[in-house]
Order: sequence, then C-alpha cells, then structure tokens
Amino acid sequence: MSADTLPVPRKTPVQARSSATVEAILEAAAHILEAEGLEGYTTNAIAKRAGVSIGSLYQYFPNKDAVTAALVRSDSDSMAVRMEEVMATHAGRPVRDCIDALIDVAVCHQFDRPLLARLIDLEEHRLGGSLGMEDAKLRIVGVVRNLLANSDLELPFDVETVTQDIFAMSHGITDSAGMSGETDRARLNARIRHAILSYLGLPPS
Amino acid sequence: MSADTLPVPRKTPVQARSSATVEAILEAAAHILEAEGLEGYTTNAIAKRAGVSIGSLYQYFPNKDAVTAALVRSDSDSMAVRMEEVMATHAGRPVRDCIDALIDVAVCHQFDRPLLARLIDLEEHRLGGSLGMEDAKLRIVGVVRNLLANSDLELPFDVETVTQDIFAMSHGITDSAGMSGETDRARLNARIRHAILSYLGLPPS
DNA sequence: ATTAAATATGAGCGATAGCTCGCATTGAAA
DNA sequence: TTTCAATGCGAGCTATCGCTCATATTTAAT
Repeated sequence: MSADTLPVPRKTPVQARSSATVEAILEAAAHILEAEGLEGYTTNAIAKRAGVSIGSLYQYFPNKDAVTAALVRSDSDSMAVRMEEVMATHAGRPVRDCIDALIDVAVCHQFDRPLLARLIDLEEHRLGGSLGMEDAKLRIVGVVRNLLANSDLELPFDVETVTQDIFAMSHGITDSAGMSGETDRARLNARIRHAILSYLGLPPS
Repeated sequence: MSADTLPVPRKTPVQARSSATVEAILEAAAHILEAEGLEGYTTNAIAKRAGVSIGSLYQYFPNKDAVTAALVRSDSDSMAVRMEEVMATHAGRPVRDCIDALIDVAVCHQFDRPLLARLIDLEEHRLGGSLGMEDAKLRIVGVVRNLLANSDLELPFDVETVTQDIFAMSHGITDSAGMSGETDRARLNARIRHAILSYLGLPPS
C-alpha cells in the first residue's frame, strides 16, 4: 500500500540504538548533500559519515530515494512546526508583524544552508507526489493562507496564488543571495520583506 | 590556458557535417535533461538521441561537463540576444513598456521548459565560475541595470541588488508556477509583472 | 584517381554506484 | 543463564557510467 520511496522504514526501529541509527543517517545525508552536492551523495558515503554500515542503512530504508524522502519530510516538518509556533506566539498582532516573523523563519531555514535547501527542493520535485510529505507542505501553506484570509488586505490575485508567489519570491531571492555569497542576513531579510510587502500592497513601515 | 570544462571543442569543426553533429549533441542534451532529468542525463543517452556515436561526442567535447557547459552557454547567449533585441526595439519608450517586454522574454524562455531551465541553472552553479559564460550573464544583467539606471526611479536598494532580486523573483515565480502545472502564460506574466512593478515602486498601470 | 586529413564508429575498459546476504553482536524477556 | 529477536556488519555482486582507442568511412584538395 505504500510506495518504495515512502520514508517508511523497511523495519521500524523498536530499540533505542536503532532510532539513533536512523537519526544519524538522516543527519549524515543532509551534511553530505550540503557539503558535496549530488555528486558525493551516495549511500556508502552517507553510511560512512553516519558511522554506520551500509547494511544497517538498508535495514531501515528500502533504497536511496527513501533516505532522501525521509530527509525532505523531516525538513518540511520542522519548517511547519516553527511556522505554527510563530503564528501562535504572534496571535492577534498586526499582519505586518506576523509576516516579518514568518520571513525570519523562512530565511533562517534557507540562508544558513542554501545548497542543502536548493538540493532538497530539487529532489523533492524529482520524487514528485510519491512522498508522504503533503502534510507538512499543506500546513505551511495553510499558515500563510490563514494569515492572509483573516486580514483585510486587498490581494492582487486569489489567496492560493498569492501564497504560492510569496513563497516563490522568497525562495528565489534567498537562493540567489545565498549562491552569490551574501553574508548579511539582516539585509537579505530586508530585501525579501520589501518584495513581499510591496506585492501585498502594504505600505513599507 | 582553458579549463577542461570550457565549452571549447576538443576539435573545432571545419566541415559542415561535424557542425551538425555538435548541434545535434547539444539539442539532444537539452531534450534528455528536460525529459529524463539528471538521472537519464548520460553521455551515451545523449549520443544515442543525437543519432551519433559516443566516439563522435568525445571528439568534440573533452568530457561530459563540457557538453553541459556548452548547453548552458548556448542557453544564456540566446537569452542575452533576445533581451538586447527587445531593448533596441523599445528604445525611448516608457520604462514600464520595456519591463513588460523583458518579462515576456524571460517568461517565454522559462515557461515552456521549466524543468530544463531549472536543471540548467543547477548545473550552471555546480560548474561554478569555470565556465566561459560570464559574457552572456553580464550582458543580460547589464540590460536591466542600464534600464534602471537611465530611469528616474527611486530604487529601494542599489542597482545591483535590485537587478539581482528582480531576476530571482521572476525565476522563483516561474519555477513554482511551471512545477505546479500552470498553463496560463498570460496569467503568469501578470503575476511576475505585479511582483516586479511593486518591488520597483511603480504604480500598476 | 590518389591521398591525407577530417569525421564517424562502437566494443569494451576501469571505476563506482546501489544494493544483497550471510554472519556477528547486542539486548531483553523468560 | 539461556535464548531468540533485533540490530549491526562489510565484502562483494551486478549494473551502469564516463570515456578510450583501434579502425572504418567520408570529404576535399591535387
């Protein structure tokens, strides 16, 4: 009932050490993807970096794509969690404040590891809809949609489109900046903020 | 004096048929990258699709990266040419008109082949500065920078940053739209137009 | 027609990737 | 302590990829 690429372990860990193994594998996968790119992203390298044998890796993941899928899922989940936290913290405050906070989360998430974010995104698309990570994505989009819908903004397009574009712009600018070696995060924040607030027709504070 | 990854053919074609071979190889490379992704992007596959033997491929390209580099270069060049043409055509007209025309070029270039554009971009970064395509990129950026500098707009940041962000936003939105199956190009155009004009502080027409 | 350079060919080599499988070790229940 | 499932191990199999090279064919100049 579940596709091979689903991040469902071949064996579900029941003891503590095996959970640690799975954690180590995902951590290693992220590190290698970031440090070596797709070129060095091999299952053997992942296992080595994780301090685990390849055999162990394949006891919990049916194939390489499953590792990647689990990585993507983990990444999306943490993003969703942080965004929901932020929205809970900022409940009742002005829209602009909420947007600022969300931008912080997004920038924080991508800026420190631009290559990782970029490659995760690529792999995410390559694996297509065969992932079980629609959850997280829907939660993330839902946060923004809620924020926009509950505001009295006059959106230039429908809520779905605006949400999508906001993420796309933010993504594009962050990628571009990260790739060209930008080191000033506050400045990057300002640029994204300007892009989004302008798009929404909000007067710059 | 030239790196291995330079799109400089190992042998420069002197007869007509060899030029055709090189053309066919680049065409095939683009097609495979688009249709199969990085997974199916192998030199053997490229040669097969081009109706050419691998031996022939390696007579004109020292290695696989050189093929990719040539592809990237060709892509950037055509983009630069079209943008310069557009600017020549629209000389003296209002800034907004020029921007509209440039957006058309960019969208046209990416929208029909989003996956190809995306992967070309990725490979471009992977190959880093070892490419001889700074030419084209500088020309493209130069067009926009000129347009902005010669206008009386009050830019939110310096010209370089604004130029970079405009491309990044356009890129991001197009990617996002293309990946989520958007088919309405006019609509995509409107979205990008809105994003850019807002960013520049130009009142929507 | 002759000849030499240009071009084309594709079997196959070396390297490496994903992945398997038989066996060793560890942990917890009895 | 015994026992067996859970977990860990890593040499090595198979497939494929980038690429070479000895050879064949085509073109253009004489």
